[in-house]
Amino acid sequence: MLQVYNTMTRQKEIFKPLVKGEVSIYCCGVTPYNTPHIGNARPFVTWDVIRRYFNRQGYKVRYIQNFTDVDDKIIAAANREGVTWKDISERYIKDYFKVMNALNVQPADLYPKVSENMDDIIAMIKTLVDKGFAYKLDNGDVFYSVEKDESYGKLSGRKVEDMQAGARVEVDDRKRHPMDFALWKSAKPGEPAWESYWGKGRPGWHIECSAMSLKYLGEKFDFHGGGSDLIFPHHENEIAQSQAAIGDEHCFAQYWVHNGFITINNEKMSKSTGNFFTIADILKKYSGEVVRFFLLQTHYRSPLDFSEERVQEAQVAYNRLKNSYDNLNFLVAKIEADEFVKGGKNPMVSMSQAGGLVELAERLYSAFDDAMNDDFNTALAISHMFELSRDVNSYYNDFIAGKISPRGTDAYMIMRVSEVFTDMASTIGIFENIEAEEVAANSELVEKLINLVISIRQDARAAKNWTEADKIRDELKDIGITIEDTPQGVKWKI
RNA sequence: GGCGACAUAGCCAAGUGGUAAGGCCGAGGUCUGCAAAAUCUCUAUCCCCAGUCCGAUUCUGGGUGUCGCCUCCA
Repeated sequence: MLQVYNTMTRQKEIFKPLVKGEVSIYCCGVTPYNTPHIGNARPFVTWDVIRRYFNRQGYKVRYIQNFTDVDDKIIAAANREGVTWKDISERYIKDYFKVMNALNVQPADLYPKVSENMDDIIAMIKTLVDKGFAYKLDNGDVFYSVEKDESYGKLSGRKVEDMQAGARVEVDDRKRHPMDFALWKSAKPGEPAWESYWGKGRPGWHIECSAMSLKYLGEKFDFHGGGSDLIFPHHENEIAQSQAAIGDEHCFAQYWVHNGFITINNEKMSKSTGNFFTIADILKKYSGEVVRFFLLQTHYRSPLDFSEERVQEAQVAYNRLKNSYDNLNFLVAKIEADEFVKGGKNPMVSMSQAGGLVELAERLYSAFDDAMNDDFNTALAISHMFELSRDVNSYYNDFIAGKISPRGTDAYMIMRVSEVFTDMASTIGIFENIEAEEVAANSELVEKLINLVISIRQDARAAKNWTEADKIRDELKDIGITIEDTPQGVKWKI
């Protein structure tokens, strides 16, 4: 049974989908005015894992993620560079996809944009005005009136009065209440503008997510999420607008899921303070899967401090798991090439080792699910992979040493272990891009050349010419090829 | 000022009312020509004080510290 921490109730709740067997998710996407930093990656990697997990549990998932492509910061960037707002948003949307692809984040089912859903946004604002929840100023600005909304503040747990007291906001005295927020902003010269009931202008921040989530997922949907800085005011305002417009306090998202921040030296990473690392820079040194693994080693709601040392650590840990994954694939390849297995014969071999291993794998497999079911605890889930990894490697070592051979029933057990391990890996989304990369790297020519070099080195070793053998190994290492001497022959990897 | 979160080994990080997963680093052993990889062994009275309980790291209250939101922000 899946339990999810719901920001709305501030506790874990048992997840019950609105429609049996289906899950609908709206995750707040980015405002494309800048290249994404590592902090931006966290919600999307988190949701990617959640989607994968639901998919694996047999749910039909509908996942929507917007681009807020009409925004002050985009306009500012466009003016600075002397290009159009569309040039800016398109450039950074492209950046976004490039980076997410490297992080192995599966694409959303739909990426609605503000600029392409203007009619729905305007219609929603009109409903709010008509119902008396919003008011128009003489200049054409339209504001949402928090005083008309008794339940305003229920997500973030604040009261309108409390916020007034210490608000650092520059109060716009044209507003009826300091907490009122813009639904529509009248156009200023040189800004992109759309026709509306209130004259030319553009939407305020917040309304786009309400309009687009309701449009594409319906009046009620299961999940809505994003970074925890969106709880207030963004998501609070979305709830207010949506429920006021529809007139149902139970409509809109049922579960609110927010990820913790990524910090640098324990301070929040933020574009506005210049305190950030871009994902593109990190990817120059580490693969997307390692960065992803780094993120998932901590529970999504905890803060996560970023540093190169931490990622390096994640790299080492990742390699460990990857090594077991490779070992398992190696064993399976051996099994598949073995006639004994195909015929299902040779049950003579002791099944104790493989039997113990498969038993452990099944136990950890269900522990893995338990961890994921407990508010998507990837950190715990991953620890179970390490536990399996240890025994897999021991088994592999024994095989390499010629002590055992996975034949007969054992063969099927090992294949099952491999299946389990692979499934865990794909649930958290690792060891997927790798293969494509390896295939590309290991072209036939490269493979032949390396085998030639290795065979020369083997001759040197046979002649006990260690100096020569070590020199070859060191130089291959410098090129990025690692050599391992095992009783079963030489293994190499790039 | 209002609201909230967190405090677990050298570092990172799960978790539980009955003395605590996993990873990194470190020490020692096995394997190896030497390595590498792997494996084995070793490393924590869970911020402080009080309370509840047979028993608390886990619950309650207080304290201290760190961080976040209240302004654009994933």
